[in-house]
Amino acid sequence: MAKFYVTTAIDYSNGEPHLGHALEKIGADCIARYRRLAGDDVHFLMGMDEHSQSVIQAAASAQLSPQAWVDRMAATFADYWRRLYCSHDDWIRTTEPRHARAVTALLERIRARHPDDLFEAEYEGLYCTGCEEFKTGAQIVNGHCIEHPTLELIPTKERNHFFRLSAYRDAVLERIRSGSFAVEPEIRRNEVVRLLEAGLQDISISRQRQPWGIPFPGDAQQTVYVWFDALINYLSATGFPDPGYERLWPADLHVIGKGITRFHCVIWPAMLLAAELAPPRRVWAHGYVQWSGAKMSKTAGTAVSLGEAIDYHGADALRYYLLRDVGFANDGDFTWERFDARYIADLANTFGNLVSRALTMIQSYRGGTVPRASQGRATPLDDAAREAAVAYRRAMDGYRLEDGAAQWMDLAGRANRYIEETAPWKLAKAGKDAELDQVLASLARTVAQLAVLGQPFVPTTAETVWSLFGPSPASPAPGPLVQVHLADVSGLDVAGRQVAKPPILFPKPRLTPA
RNA sequence: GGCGGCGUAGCUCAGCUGGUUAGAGCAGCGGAAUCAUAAUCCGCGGGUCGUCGGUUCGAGUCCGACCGCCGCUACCA
Repeated sequence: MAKFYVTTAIDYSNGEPHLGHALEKIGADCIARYRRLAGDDVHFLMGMDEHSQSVIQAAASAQLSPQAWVDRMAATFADYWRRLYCSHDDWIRTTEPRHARAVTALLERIRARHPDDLFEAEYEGLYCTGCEEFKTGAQIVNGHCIEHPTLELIPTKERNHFFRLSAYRDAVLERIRSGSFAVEPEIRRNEVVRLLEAGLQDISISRQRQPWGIPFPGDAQQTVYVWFDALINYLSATGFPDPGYERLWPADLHVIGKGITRFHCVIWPAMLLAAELAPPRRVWAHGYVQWSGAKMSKTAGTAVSLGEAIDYHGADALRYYLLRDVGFANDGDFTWERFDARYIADLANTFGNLVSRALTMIQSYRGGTVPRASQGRATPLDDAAREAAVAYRRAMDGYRLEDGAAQWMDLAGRANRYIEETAPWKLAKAGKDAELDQVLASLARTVAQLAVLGQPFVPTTAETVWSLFGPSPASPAPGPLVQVHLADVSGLDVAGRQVAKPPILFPKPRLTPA
C-alpha cells in the first residue's frame, strides 16, 4: 500500500475562515478521499499557523492572551472543517511543543551540515505586520502594503539571522525542471521557474522583539521568523526529528493557494536541502474564489459568509459546487445563482432524481430486491460506466478535480438516458421480465458505482446512497463504503440486495411564490 | 518596467501539432414520455471565434501590432 502524505496550508489565526480557505480544504480533502479510494495509505494534515505579530494584535483587541486567542481560533476553524467533512488524520498547531522541537531540530541540523547557510546580517526595510514580510516595490502603494492597506508599514532595521537561500537556486531549479519536485498547475510552475531564473536573495529568518514565536536556537534574543517557522509544520507532524519520521516524509503533496508558491516552491525545498532532507514531491497551487470576477472583499460587501454557504444547500452541495464550478486550478466565481444552478440541475435533477427513480422502480417492479440479470452481463450503461470510471480516474490522478466531478455527474446523466432508452415501465407492462431484470440490475450497479465515485465530492450523500443497498441472503451486510477499492468499482455486485425506499437526497428549494 | 496568461453562443467553458457545415453543459423555445424530487428524454444555436494586418491553397488554431482583463516579478516617483 503506497504511502500518501498530503497537507494543506496552515491558516493564520487572525480571523474567521472564508470561502477561499474552504476551497483549499475541500480540494485537499477530495484528494485525500480519492487516494484512500485508490488504495493509498493516506495521511492528511491540516492545522493552524499561530505565531506572528498579527496574532498578538488580534488577541489584544479581543482582550485575550495570545494563547487564549489562538485556542479560540483553532476551535473555530476546526469546527468549520468538521462541518465540511474534512477527513484529516492530524491537526497541527505551531504553538505545540512537537512543532517547536522540530523547528529547533531543523535549524540545528542545517547548522550542523551546512554551517555557512546560516549567518547574521543587518536588515533594513518596511515591514508589514499583516503579511509578516518586508515589502518592496510594487507591493507598496500609497505607503501601504497592497494586501493590507489599513495597516501601517513599520520601518525596521535590525540584526537578524539569515538563510543562504541563494545557494540553492540551481538545486531547486533542477528538481523542478526534472519533475522530481513537481509544481502544478503548469502556469504556477512556469512562474516559479522564472522566479528562480531571475536569481535569489538570501532571506532573513529571525525577528527581534517578537515574543510570540519560537526562540531562535543559540540566540535567545530572537525568534524564528513566522514564515520559516510555519513551513516546518509539514515536517513537525511526521514526528521529526524522532526516528520514524521517514515513514511519512517526504510529503507527497502540499496543497496551497497560488499566492504562497514562493514560500513552498523555493524557500521550503531550499531549507530541506540545506538540512539534507528530501524536498516534497509535489505542490499543487489552487486559484482563488472570486465574486463576479473580483476579489472578495468585506468592505465592498462581497464577502460571502462560509457558515451561510454551508447552510444554504448543505456541505456536500457546497463541496461539489466549489470543486465542479469554481475549480481547483484557476480562479473562479462564487455566486448564489451559479450555486443554485449547479445544485438544481446537477445534484437534484440529475443525480438525486436518478437515484430516486432507479430505486423506486426496483421497489415497485421487484419488491425491493435488486434482480440478478439472467441474460448477458454488460449493458450499454455498464460500458459507459466503465469508461466513465477510467476517465474519472485519469482526471483525479492528475488532480483535475473539476474534470473528475464532471465525469461523475456525466455518468449519472448517462444513466438517466439509459432509463429513457429502455423504458422499464413498458417492459414491466409487457411482462418482459428478463429484459427488465437486466435493466434494473444495471441501474443498481451504476447507482452503487456513483456512490463510490462520488465519495470524494459528496461524502455523506455517497454514504447514504451506499447504505440504501441493504443485506441480502448471500451477503448479510453491505460493508462500509470506505472499504471499497477503486479498482473494484466496475465489478460491484449488488444483485440480491434489498434496497430501501430512496430518500430525497437533494431537496429542491421552494420557489419563491410570485 | 520585465515575464506570462486570458479574451470562442445569454452564462461557464472544450477546441492537440492549421483543413469537411466552430462544439458541450446550463439557461431559453418546441415536442415526447410518465419510473422519478413538476423530475426525465428528444429536437432547435447564422456566435464579426477581442480589433487590425500578415503568412498560407486554407487560420479560432501560426506571425505582428493594438485594445481590454488578469497573474507573477522588479530597491520605478
